[in-house]
Amino acid sequence: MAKPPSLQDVARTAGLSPATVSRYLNGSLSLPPETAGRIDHAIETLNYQPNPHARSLSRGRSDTIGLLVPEIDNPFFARLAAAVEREASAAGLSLMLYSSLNRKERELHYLERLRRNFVDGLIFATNHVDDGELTAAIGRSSNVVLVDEDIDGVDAPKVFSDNVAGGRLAARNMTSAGHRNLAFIGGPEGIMSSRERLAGFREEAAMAGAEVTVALFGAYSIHHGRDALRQLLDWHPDVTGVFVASDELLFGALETLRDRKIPMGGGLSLVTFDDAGPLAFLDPPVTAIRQDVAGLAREAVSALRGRIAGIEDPPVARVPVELVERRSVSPLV
Amino acid sequence: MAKPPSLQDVARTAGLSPATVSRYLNGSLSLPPETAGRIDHAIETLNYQPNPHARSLSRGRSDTIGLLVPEIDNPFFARLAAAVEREASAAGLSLMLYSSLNRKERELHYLERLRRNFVDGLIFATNHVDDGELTAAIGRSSNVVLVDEDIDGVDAPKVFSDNVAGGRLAARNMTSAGHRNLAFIGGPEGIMSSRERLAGFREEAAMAGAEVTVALFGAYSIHHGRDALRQLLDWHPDVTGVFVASDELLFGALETLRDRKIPMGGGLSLVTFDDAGPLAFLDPPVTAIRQDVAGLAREAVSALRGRIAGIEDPPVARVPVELVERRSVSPLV
DNA sequence: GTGAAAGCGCTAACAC
DNA sequence: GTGTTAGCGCTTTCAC
Repeated sequence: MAKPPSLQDVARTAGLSPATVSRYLNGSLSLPPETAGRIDHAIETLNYQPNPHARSLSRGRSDTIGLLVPEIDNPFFARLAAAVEREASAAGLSLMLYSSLNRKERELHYLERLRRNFVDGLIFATNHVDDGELTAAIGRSSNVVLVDEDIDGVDAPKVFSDNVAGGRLAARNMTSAGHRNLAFIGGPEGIMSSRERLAGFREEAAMAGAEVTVALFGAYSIHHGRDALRQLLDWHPDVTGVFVASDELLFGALETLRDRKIPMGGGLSLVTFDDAGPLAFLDPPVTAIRQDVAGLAREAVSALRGRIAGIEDPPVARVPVELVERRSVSPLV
Repeated sequence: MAKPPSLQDVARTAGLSPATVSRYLNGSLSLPPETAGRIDHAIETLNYQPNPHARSLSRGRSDTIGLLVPEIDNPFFARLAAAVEREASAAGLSLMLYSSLNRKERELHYLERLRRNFVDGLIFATNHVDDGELTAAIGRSSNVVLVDEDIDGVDAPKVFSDNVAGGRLAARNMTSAGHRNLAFIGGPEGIMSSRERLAGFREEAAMAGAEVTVALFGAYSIHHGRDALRQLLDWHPDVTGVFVASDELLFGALETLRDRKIPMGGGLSLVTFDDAGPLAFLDPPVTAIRQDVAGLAREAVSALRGRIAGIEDPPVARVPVELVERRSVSPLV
């Protein structure tokens, strides 16, 4: 591997100074066609590519942003990563992918990279409750945007799904099918998404004269989904419709249904949240509140770019969700 | 935001030269405890963090590797990304995530970044047939490792699942349940994974006196899965077991089964490949050949690190696959 | 319109 | 053990 050509080399073979070539390349200069041609030609023949590290060092930024998620192999975050990469790439930014495994030390670690300009900004998704340390660390960094889940007290642009509206849509779908005795299986109690999804669900249910009898909080996990539904069936056998606050929870719930030989839909009506998994292929296909992951990514990248450019964005963007009606809610006769 | 402290600052407040501090930080030096203490203290009080770009520029490498996949929001690649990130992070490497959308220009683009030392190495997954341009580009770069799918003629370390063994496992599972008339629904015909999975399937079937009557190639897509199974049912109604070469294809096939009201298992026995989706939650749960994604990632990162360090690895690593038996294959009586 | 020169923050000879 | 010096390859004043 020969040493790659530098700007110097290009300048030399074009008979110009590095400075001129640099400016030309960065568009901060319009050269006479003849000169420009010489440069282009030199670049071509040398097969020149700028060295991004030198560039970053010199400019103090890297045109690279980071995305920090709890775990990439969770269909929702996988889709988020894909969408963020797409947006970033379209904006000329590269994406560093970090996974925190929901552990605070790792989150703090990655915030440090931001502080050192390793990345120009960080899109931050977490879903555990914070004891304040994270809030403080984020406070110290500018150029962070929170996505998907809030952290109390953080002063940064935030991009969330409209969870309340999602809860409402779920409730409306069930109540209009005649369900009156409803339940909610959610994520951690302290967390925004759980709270808001339940709030919307409850409000809208009440408006239709229905009631949310039980709310079971826990981890956003298959495990909790399974156990919560078991508990629900044991203790509240008269519930006919349940709103499950994530795909993970749904899969757990499905296990319980299968164990008890209760058919989804006919036996118990279900609506889930996320719609990141292959819900259309389940039997019956599962009605879901679909998060607009592309929209979240778009807003998040745009907010981050604004932040990097020093523009003040509106503090919180809410991205609409959508009801995808399939066949897991049966009319109650 | 005040300007962050530099190595210079640390050196100054510790009463040393930058060089000494640098060496100390890089472990290429053991200092008398007193001196070391002064440095540590200075770092502490200044809250110093090294600037990675300066470091990269100076050292000519960035301790960052790239992962290029067709699409991140495909459960298999999402899991691969997660596992690669984990391995990289454990080895002190950061991960840049690129998605090619299976488009050659994008793949070439990212190879350029490698050439320019933006990343020290690249783990490359693609699944389209190459016209030679890619082969050439990869040939020009060292520090590429191919994962998951081969590109003909590329000279680079390669890490693949043991597709042939996977095909065999699928065949054995079906033949021992009594199936004799089998079919294969695969990905693109020209591609290694398709070829090998079919080859193993066919060989092992033959050994049990069964026959693979049909092999339907196409994209690794839901669409192809759906259409292929339709075609299969129309033209070869006597087939009783089909081996579907990816989860995507499976989901397509499930659509067709549902349309035709054919129960999976009882009506038609199915085995799939990948096991990256929530197959355990389908009804019935689907038997699959499971790729060891963590193993693929481990081998790939290790091969890449070896390559970066100038060590010659064995050219091709094969990662074992595993049969996960569920209930989509019924005994044929 | 173009060039010279001084950095960006770090590492790596080479000295002592 | 520690300091001096010279880059790494680019951008960016400041001149002309």
